[in-house]
Amino acid sequence: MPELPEVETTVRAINKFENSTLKKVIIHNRNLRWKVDKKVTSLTKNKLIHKISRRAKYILIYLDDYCLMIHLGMSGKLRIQNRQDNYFKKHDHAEFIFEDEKIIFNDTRRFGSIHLSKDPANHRLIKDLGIEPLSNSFNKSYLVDICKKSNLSIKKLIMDQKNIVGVGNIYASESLFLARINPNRLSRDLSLKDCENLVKSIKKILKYAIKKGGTTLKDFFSADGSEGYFSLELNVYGRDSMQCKDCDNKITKTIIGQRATYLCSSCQS
DNA sequence: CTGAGATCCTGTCTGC
DNA sequence: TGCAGACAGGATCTCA
Repeated sequence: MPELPEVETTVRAINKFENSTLKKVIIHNRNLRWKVDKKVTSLTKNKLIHKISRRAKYILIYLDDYCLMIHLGMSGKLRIQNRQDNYFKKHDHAEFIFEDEKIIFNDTRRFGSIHLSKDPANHRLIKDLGIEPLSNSFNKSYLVDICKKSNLSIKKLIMDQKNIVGVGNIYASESLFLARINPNRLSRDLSLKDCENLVKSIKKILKYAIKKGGTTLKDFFSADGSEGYFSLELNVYGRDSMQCKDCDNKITKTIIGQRATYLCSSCQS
């Protein structure tokens, strides 16, 4: 589920806990992508939350001294629940308890993770990440530059978090469709115009998805914990053998870097 | 250094 | 209906 727009939407949903006191954190299952450090429980008791933000696909919750880092992995999600509502779902691994409410971390596949860091920007999982796609530094000249240096297909390149963060498998296919670029092409073979189009497409699709995420926010975090879903108007992803929305051709599915990749071979060259 | 492939985990869907 | 196998929105690690 979580690519940049979903993480951003999640951050906006829990933003209301800024300036609230985190009473305590309870870890039910420490065996996530990395074993959750026991300090996550001991060092976060009764701490004021100063800020909640996002870096790449990490949710950053700044406390007095430390920062809680949460990655949702493949299947992770946060939901807000009344503190006294003591129902649980399968794969609820952690609870962040506040005065009246609590945030629950649920992750079926346990590819997500929870860390504590004094200096998240220099945390080993964050320090080498690439630039934010919605920032001004992600522009045509930046993309041209990294494209020239790489031997990867353009899809792999934009999904590599060392280059650009936040673009996952869905938005990679979708933005390449919008830019009319075949995902199999080597990044070094892209023209300047291709790069310009791709930058615009990535920004456009991410912004649009965030906007859509916002509209389903209420649903996603409804009090009964029902898991709404982010509605996306996908052009190619998951539309194998269906008709392209722009031409008469059929969408095809291929595998790039072990990941499903969807394209219209007629629109994208 | 780069890039390809295996790997962590659970649930769901497809086909025999 | 049962069961094996493929596959799923991520990203690190190992190895050539």
